[in-house]
Amino acid sequence: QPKAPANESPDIFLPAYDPPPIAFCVNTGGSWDSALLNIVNDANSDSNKRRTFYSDSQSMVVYDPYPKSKVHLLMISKVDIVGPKYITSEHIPHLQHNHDIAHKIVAHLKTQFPESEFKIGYHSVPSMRRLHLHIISQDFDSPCLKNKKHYNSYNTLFFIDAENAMDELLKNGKLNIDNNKAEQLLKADLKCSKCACRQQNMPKLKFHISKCNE
DNA sequence: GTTCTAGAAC
DNA sequence: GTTCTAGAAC
Repeated sequence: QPKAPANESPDIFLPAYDPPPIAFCVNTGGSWDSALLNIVNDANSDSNKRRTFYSDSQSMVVYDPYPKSKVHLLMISKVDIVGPKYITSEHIPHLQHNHDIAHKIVAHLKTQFPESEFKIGYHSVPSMRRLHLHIISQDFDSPCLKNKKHYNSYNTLFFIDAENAMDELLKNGKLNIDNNKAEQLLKADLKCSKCACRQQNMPKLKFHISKCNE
């Protein structure tokens, strides 16, 4: 009977992707930028249990309450890290754990969504406190995807792929984040993620993507 | 992060 | 006149 290599983590149980109604996802109390903190600090409330996709001692994965694609999960660190700017080399094992779990989740999602491609990564300047990793399909077919900032935050270098984050962290001991550069990236011209053609505005982009994805 | 809406862009 | 963006929110 073959044994798994020692460095390979065991299989984990993952449910079908089945997001709860929006009402379950609305946060109460605190300011909006603390919404993710509220989730990890009250992980066992009924509404938070319902929106949890996966949980372990280091992190929890929840359905994004305003998904920007058909499939969109957030992996929230239980470790007290405000965001990418605050990651240090001390956090490398934690991030490796998260990235490993995220890849397993993507492999699992691909069985339910065989047509979908997925990305795993961080927003370089996130709006909400507490480090969170996006696991998102690449269709951008969602009524919650409304403006240029939404789209560009996943389709420019504002989005830091997990692998790239880890490479930079191993090399430099931190992520180099330029707030001004990040702000400019969000204002960049709209380009289709599939064919790279330019689109004049969001309605036109969304229409184009719906055709380009077929 | 979202909602709302004034006024820019068409 | 209508569509669309972008800034305030106490």
